[in-house]
Amino acid sequence: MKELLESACTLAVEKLLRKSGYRGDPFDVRIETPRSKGHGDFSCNAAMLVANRLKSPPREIAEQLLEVIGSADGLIERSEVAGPGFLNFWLKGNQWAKVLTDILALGDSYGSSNVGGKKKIQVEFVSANPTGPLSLGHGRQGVLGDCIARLLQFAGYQVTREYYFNNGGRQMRVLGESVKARYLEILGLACPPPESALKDQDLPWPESIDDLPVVFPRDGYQGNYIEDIATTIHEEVGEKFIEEPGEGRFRQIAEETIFAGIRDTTDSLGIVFDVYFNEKSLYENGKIEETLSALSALGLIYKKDGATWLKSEQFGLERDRVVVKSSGEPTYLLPDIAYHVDKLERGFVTVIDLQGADHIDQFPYVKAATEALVDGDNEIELVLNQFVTLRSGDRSVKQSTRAANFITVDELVAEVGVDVFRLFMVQRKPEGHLDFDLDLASETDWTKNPAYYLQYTYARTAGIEREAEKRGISLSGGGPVDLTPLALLEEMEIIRKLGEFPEVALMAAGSREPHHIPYYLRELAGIWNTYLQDGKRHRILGDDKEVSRARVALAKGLRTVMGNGLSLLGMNAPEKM
RNA sequence: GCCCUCGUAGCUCAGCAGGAUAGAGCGGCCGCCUCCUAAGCGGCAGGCCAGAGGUUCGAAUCCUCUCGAGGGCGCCA
Repeated sequence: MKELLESACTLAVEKLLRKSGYRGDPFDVRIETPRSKGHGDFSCNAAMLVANRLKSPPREIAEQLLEVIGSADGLIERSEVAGPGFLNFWLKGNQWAKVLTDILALGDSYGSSNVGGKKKIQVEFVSANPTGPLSLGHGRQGVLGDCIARLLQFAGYQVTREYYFNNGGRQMRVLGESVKARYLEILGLACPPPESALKDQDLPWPESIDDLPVVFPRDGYQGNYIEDIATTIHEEVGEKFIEEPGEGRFRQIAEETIFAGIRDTTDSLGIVFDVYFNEKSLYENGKIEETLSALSALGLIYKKDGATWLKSEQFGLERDRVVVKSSGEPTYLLPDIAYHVDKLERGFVTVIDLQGADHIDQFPYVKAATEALVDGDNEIELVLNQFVTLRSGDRSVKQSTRAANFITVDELVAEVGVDVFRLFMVQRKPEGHLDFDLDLASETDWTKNPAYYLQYTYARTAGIEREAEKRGISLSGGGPVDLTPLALLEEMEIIRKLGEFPEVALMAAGSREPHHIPYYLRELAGIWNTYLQDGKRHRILGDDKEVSRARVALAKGLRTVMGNGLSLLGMNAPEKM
């Protein structure tokens, strides 16, 4: 409907321009929904845009435009020129009925589209290495990535959710050694390092205490989960592993345990990955070598100080970077490039990487090198997400994996529930900091909690529909519902809001910004609850059967949109609360 | 020093392909259930949109600079 109006306005503008002999670029005429109700259902800024070109006052042009547009094939009830030259339009009532009819007919798929044309798109996120349980930063990224994936699916893309990990290298060795150290400590064969030395890098690291060696590595993993794993191993094998090297069974068991834990966590969040991509496979199938020689063939590689460098300055980037260390071992950069080449070769039109702010620096290098290697118009995109702080009262605690006090996703989900967790993690724009308000999230007075507010609105409406059934007011059967009784201003406003949903969903998908969805839903719920509350003026289930049926249809429309929105967020939509 | 992100109500944040009186939640104050879910609704208070310039019919939104917060600038990942 908005599209119809837009094309009517565009046509009118073109007509005026032609008359004046203008031959330049077309203007981007835009229809928007005005903030204020007094400004009609839709408004258009065309007259102001063109005024400069036509050298006449905008209001005058606006008048001329309105004459050309007329009723736009019976779409428009009334129109006016307002303010500096806005065109304001009021639509005919039956136009709104059409919107509602659409919603009821489409149900779950209302708001979805096929702009993606079933093209393949990939979202890579979380991608935490199995060195510890997921932190809140990972949790945020998990929810964000999953919501972006849901939005893209809704927009008609064929989406792959992917998790990239690296279970080799130094960090995994340190992990194994950390577990072994704790194991030896349990057996009384080693002494734990002093707290003070763990906290302060400048303090000396003791080799032994009370004749017991300190085995725990200086940069070891300090979390409690390490001791848990060591305890389990001890319970199962007793002293048998004393001679076992840290990077052997210890490393392996730790990795398996931790990875299983990570999968449990993502499962509990309702996130399902299609692909787990192991960095190691790039070594095994020769992709690393291939990538290196391909870069070399393009003259992008040189040797210096015994290392192999990427000429990234050629891409206009800050500096050149090492891809193979003098030890012969690749840096993270090379496999990362190889990985992205592999992604593009798998035929995705767009590859979206979610990355924490601490990885921002590397992305341009990976992108530039990969695009140099792969022809085609497919794209690599970055969605940056900043850190999470957990706030309670006046205390704000920054969450980092290093710190001993860091809270895991599992712990927070246990505290507030999945739905609240998901909403809170997704309701800020990705690139902004996120202050997780623990007090509000775990609010026992649920009236204050925004997650429950949305769900309650859904449940409340479902309840009304149940009551309608009970009273014999049914939408099914009895032919199409006559919607003409919906004539109140509030009702038009609700339908107009419902009509915005497809646009909001599309915009959120296109900008990779899921947070628009909760804001939209909150607004929708707001006007709907206001409507429901004023039961003295308009009850849904009243004496007039025809009016009641129409209003139940409105309720169902509301619940459909609310449900579709919640589903985009991966939240439950309860029928009862 | 250089780069990225962010500065909007007491707090946490929307709004930023420029648009008509700047929004929401939480917190504060005042009201509203013989009525389909009050897990709700209405109202009040609270703002030089960090600051200064510029671009134009029009700027919270675009450009430049300053200040402030966070992150990054390894042959770590």
